Amino acid sequence: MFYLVKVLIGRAALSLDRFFTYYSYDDSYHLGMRVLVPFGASKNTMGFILEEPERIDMSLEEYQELNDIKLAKINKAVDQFPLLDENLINLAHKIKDYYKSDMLRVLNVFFPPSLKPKDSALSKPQARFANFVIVNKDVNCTPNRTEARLLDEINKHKDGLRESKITAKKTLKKLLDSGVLTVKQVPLSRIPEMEIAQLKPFDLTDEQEKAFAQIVNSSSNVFLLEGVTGSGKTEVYLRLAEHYLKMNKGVIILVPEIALTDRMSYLFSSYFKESISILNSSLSDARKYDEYRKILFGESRIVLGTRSAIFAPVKNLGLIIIDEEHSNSYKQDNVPYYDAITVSKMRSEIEGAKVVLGSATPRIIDKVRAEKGIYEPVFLKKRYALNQDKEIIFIDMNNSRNLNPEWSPLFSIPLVTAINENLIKHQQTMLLLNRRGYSPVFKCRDCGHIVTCPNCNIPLNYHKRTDVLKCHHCGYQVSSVDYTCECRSKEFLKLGFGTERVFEDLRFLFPNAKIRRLDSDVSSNQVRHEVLADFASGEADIIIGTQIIAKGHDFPKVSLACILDADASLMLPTYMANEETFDLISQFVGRAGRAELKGKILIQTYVPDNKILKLAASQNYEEFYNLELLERKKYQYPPYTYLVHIVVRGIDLKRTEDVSYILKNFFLEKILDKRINLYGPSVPYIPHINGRFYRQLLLKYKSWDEMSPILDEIKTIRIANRDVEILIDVDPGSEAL
DNA sequence: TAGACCCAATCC
DNA sequence: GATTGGGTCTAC
Repeated sequence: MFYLVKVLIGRAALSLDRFFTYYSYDDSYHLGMRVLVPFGASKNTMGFILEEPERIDMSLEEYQELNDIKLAKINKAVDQFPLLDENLINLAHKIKDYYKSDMLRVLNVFFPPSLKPKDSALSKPQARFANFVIVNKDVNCTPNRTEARLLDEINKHKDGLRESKITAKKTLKKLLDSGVLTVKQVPLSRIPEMEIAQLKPFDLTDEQEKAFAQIVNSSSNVFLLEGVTGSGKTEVYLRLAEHYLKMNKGVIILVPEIALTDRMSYLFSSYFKESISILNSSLSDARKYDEYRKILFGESRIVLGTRSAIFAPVKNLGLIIIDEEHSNSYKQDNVPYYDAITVSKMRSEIEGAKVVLGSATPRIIDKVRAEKGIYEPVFLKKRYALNQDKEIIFIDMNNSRNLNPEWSPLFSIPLVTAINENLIKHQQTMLLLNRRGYSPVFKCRDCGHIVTCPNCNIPLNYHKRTDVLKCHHCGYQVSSVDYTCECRSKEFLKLGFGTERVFEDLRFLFPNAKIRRLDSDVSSNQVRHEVLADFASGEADIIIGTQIIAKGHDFPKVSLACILDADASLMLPTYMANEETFDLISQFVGRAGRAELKGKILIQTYVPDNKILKLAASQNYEEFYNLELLERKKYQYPPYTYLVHIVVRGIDLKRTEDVSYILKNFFLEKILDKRINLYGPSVPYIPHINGRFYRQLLLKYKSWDEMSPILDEIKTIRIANRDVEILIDVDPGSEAL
């Protein structure tokens, strides 16, 4: 008798995307565990058990002879407990099937770094243990004076006293030997103790109460909670979470950005006594591991995090909340290219959890689904927290009367006047410029050469504070101090404007104002937090930032919001450019005039008559939605057709091009009688990143049942062309196109 | 002629 | 992905 154990090998290779079968004489191996197995020439390779081992009632020799195979023995388990249950393994299979990824890369996004199924994960932080001494209540003894003192001391601590803290070693040893005391290994947590805020009761408005009741009583599983800004979606989230926690179920809450986890966790911890696990990429590996462990063992039932928190191993999942569901950050832009909203629906199918997608301006595709009845629509239409009295002014940047040639071209006269007036009134101003760095172009003064990235061949951005030239695509950077042009010149012109430069100009124009800057170059989480806190408290007068400042934050003292270059995202080469622009601008506009102050919005643009900008500025989602749907229909974009973006990437340009044509011919043959259109291959916006050449193809399809099997067949092409990567991005986000 | 280098094949 | 083994190249 023995067990057949199927193992997924922890090495990312196409030919290994299947099970390898090992044997074991004992039944200590189970589904969801990591194991070490001999594989090829290496004798301890990490692998994963994704199916419950099968018991075989014959001898191993008999079995091997019968099936003409030779099996190797499993070495040992890495964990004593399974990391995944059947539900999560089913989820992994669904993701693999839909996003056409290999299993290993799917599992990679499920785990914190220390638990990823690869050998190197073993050297990453694991649990830290310490010995704690506890009193054995059922052992009788008559302690002497020193012994009694020690016992008292230990009894003061609910979970025992740390062995290393005990100085009376002799007494300790005696009591341990007599069995009065025992040593217990306890995992130490690296999660900082959260300040428990005062628990607040919360009252819902009638409308919020109705929305809550609709969701819990409905037989549907997916809801689109469409609530205008200020209608109080968060109160509904809290009430829902409370409801499912009371039913002894777990809750996952997703937010678009790390910066928003703090705010949301503060909110949740002020309503719920129990511990909340935070998951986002800014945490240390050790902290991620501890949080994961806490969730896995059911010690925390509320998980709050960014995109990948959707994979948290929450027990008995009852509710998934996705806040600001229109945010593009829910789509991962590398393998396996998953969309957390799609994944949440898969989890819901498997585990029966309710999914609540919340937004004031839902993604077009989700609004359509709600209208079709695929999601159940829930509305919050009343604003109760906001003063919506706003004045919106478009500034035509073509008009020279608006400009002062002595200032930078991003500062129009009306803008500077408005900021000055606001400073005098001691009210706060926000400025949005979606471009970080000092200047996006660094140009030789003598020969006119523009300094470009050696890997990507796109202009390098100049960053003044650190004095480096940075590639915003591959991360390449060089010091600009000793940079010499090919023509031997050391003189460069800094063209164009990023947030860093605007910050400098602001200091020049408003020398007495307190100005802060926030973008992803503001390195540490700590500093970002400080900048936000500084501004929220009214300490700073002006904040300049990228889209980070547009999302979700509540700054009650802001009365002026300015968009320096509103057209920037309209020009992006993606069918979602309008949607992205609308989201960014309408979100940002919502930042001004949130409390008792009247809001003023300035929008600097070269296309002041642009409809998208107008609708975004007036936060007219309904009209934008209808207008955009017409566009999408006209050009056959989602939701009228669906997209698959295929990226071909290789070191060798010729081979990359060749493979892109192999794919073209493959598709042309396959799609003949199907409702599928092929575009490309084409040269992408940035054709060369980090030393690799890129080509792309786009497929538009009507039926996934027609599309899916064709994509599955690409595996053969991948295997035959291993020197070139073929990346399949199903439902690509705006970043990809 | 040893060792450096590259490529294809294989892994239970 | 890691390792191996065989073939070819190359420097002394």
